[in-house]
Amino acid sequence: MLYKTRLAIVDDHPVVIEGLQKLLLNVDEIDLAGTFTSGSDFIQFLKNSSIELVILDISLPDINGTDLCKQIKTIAPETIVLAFSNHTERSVVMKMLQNGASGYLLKNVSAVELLNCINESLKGQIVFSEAVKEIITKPGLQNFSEIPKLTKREKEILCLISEGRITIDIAKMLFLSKLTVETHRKNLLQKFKAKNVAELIKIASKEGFL
Amino acid sequence: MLYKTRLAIVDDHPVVIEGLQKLLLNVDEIDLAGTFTSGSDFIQFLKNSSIELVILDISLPDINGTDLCKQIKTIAPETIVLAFSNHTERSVVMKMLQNGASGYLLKNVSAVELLNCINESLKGQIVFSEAVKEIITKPGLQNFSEIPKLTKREKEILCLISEGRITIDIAKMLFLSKLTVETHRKNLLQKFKAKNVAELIKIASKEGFL
DNA sequence: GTAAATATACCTGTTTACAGGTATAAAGCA
DNA sequence: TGCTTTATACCTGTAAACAGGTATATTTAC
Repeated sequence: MLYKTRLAIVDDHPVVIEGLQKLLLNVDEIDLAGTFTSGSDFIQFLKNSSIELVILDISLPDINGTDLCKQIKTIAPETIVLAFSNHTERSVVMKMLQNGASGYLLKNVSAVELLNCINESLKGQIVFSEAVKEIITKPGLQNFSEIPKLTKREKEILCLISEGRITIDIAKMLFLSKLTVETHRKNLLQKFKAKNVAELIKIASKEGFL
Repeated sequence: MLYKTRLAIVDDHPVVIEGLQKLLLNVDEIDLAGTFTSGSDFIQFLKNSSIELVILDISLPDINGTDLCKQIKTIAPETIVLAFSNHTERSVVMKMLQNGASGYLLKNVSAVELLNCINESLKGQIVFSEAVKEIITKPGLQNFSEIPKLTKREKEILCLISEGRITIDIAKMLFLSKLTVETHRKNLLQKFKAKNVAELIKIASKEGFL
């Protein structure tokens, strides 16, 4: 008796599910354990069944795919999550990885590439479709917008701010006047075009400064 | 005449450089264009020479490897960066990817695995040494510490805060009292054990909430 | 060697955040 | 069903951030 990999599909487009289903039915080693059009449906299912690999769309009606990925990895850390999406934004790819995905495929992958990625990820590999590799390794292409250039001091202070330190403490730690730190803080807000620290830290974090 | 890949090594431990050098000298297709023990040395070099692949240590005397990686990808987006480090923290791995690295190898990789990774990354693959794959796909193992569980409302407000909105505006947008939003904000600070929004946003971002 | 960028310091007023409470209706779960 | 969590609302005072300036050594870069 052949061992079969239990696989699930989560995608709110029935057409996509149909397509994947047809594709995977031909594969002997795969047991399509279920298809779901909403995140909560799948979570419910996952609580009672074990799934080895799930193909996960990112745009879902009830919950976004990145959050869902995190939930899946919390409930079933061994379940392999492959993102399957149209989103080409670098930030989305990174967030999926952040949340434990084992790979990211754009929906334009070929059948061969898809099957290959499924197999590789089952072996523990981390897989990306061709276009995604470019997106990951060429950060400049996307957000060439403006990555502000910070001085050493600014980076230092940015970092301390992100740790929750208040201005006066930062001043003491760096042997500066409180007012100097305020100036740096002001410059940071300007450089990042942020309205306040909250936005500042978000952008800085996204740009990889923290 | 054989075409050779121009490769550089940046590592502040001379021993590591020696070791890599010896290993790579046996490889015909590789031209070891230079070895560097500090980040600024390499940056200087990179401005005048083209390098196809650089093996990059993360702990350096003058600049940290993640920042250096970002600089490299800015100056020479085509240069492939392979992180080569002892750091097993998930956050470090993610930051290197964030900054455009094509892979992450722990220093305990075997010679075979290393050469294999170099070759694969030259083909455009994104590569990780075995242990790193585990680190990426099992977020829970490391920071199982406490990932706070947020309600839908809290996520909503967290997100708005991260966009730089102030309390009163958030209240208006969600048709809530300013005071209610303040309570949510307070709860967020508590759940994330943050001293203020700056720290809140940093942690939330690291945990993948944003 | 000169110009530009950086780091430093100061001032004033207004707005916002934060700490420390209390309280209640509604939704969700057992 | 009854218990718990979630979302809602309110109060008060203090601390901190932010906006809007000006100004000057000291590096760094060209």
